[in-house]
Amino acid sequence: MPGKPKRRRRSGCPVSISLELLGDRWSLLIVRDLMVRGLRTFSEFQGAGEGIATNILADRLQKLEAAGIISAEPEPGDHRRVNYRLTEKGIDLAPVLLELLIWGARHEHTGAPCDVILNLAKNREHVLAEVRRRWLDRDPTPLLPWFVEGAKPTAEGITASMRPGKRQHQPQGGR
Amino acid sequence: MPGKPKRRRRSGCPVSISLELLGDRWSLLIVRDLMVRGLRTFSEFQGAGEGIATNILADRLQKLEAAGIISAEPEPGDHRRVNYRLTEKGIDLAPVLLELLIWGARHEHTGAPCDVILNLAKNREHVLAEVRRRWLDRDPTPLLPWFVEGAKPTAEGITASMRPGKRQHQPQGGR
DNA sequence: ATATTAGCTTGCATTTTGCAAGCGACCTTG
DNA sequence: CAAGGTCGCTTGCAAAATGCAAGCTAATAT
Repeated sequence: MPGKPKRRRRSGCPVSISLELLGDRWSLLIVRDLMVRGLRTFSEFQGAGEGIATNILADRLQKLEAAGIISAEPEPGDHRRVNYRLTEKGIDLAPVLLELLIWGARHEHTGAPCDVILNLAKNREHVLAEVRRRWLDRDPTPLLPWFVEGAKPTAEGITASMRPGKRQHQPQGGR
Repeated sequence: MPGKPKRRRRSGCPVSISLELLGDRWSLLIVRDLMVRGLRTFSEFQGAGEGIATNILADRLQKLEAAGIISAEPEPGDHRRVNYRLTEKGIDLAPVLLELLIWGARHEHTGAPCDVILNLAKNREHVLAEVRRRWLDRDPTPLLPWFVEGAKPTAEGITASMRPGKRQHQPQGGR
């Protein structure tokens, strides 16, 4: 049940429409942070990551909410904070992000170790199931390591959570 | 073998790096046109589609080529024409586009009929195999219908090429 | 030779982005 | 309860990207 059309669309092609919502350099990064890094608040997005400007961040959060991809509600105990969360529509972006991740890791120099990516690519279904499970459970433990350039070649977060065990937390921490 | 870094990257995260290359409203549309619509030349991109401006189109083609996602070579018989083609790196974007397509069709009002999308989502592997086969064979027949807003609810292009015909590889193959 | 086509480039107005600073509501501390 | 810090934004302004129309060059068609 999509909202009302804000401006005229370029075409009826679903790819084009998706790109009108998400086709910029920041929106999907915010979704990623919500999805696999357990970030929730404005200042977390701002600080931990690629250094988005606050006005852009505010704008993107607004647009993502307007598009029904995220929801915003004030933290119960502390009314300064706003907790952002993916909607179902938002969590459904997991396959898109996963494929972008795999593609980038395969074809560019990234901070992601090869074995991690191979595991991801081999276990897509399982990874996606884990992402969704964490979303349902509101489990904020980071699923993926931070992939800093020059990270260790060993997998931490992923392989663990991909192994068909039950649930494991990966105290990735640190930024 | 990625090229030399043009500007400093925001982070080592593969998603972020992918978005630096593809995170705009046009790049992936060009890739889509090459991948499933059989378009090859500048004027085809310009005319058939969402109405990209010529300067932007020229710029994107240049950047996509610089990124190794497409290649350009003059048409043998007619030296005015330039034939663009996806590289292997480019065709590897198929899963990204497919997931974007499925997501958009599922969550927005698009011109894509539901049954077509269901088929796509159910037969991801087969669709991807077909995309790759067409790329290998340089088969320019459009794989998908145009998805104009208000299109007929029946599938044309897809279902035909998705029906288990002769050869289906499961393009598991590594690299 | 002339006209047409294809693939750009250029100039310029509009929009989006990035950066730094500021601001008000809310908490915490003394 | 006043001072100060935190949080989530706005605002102002410069820089970059985008969109639009026109033009320009080389290659082909007539």
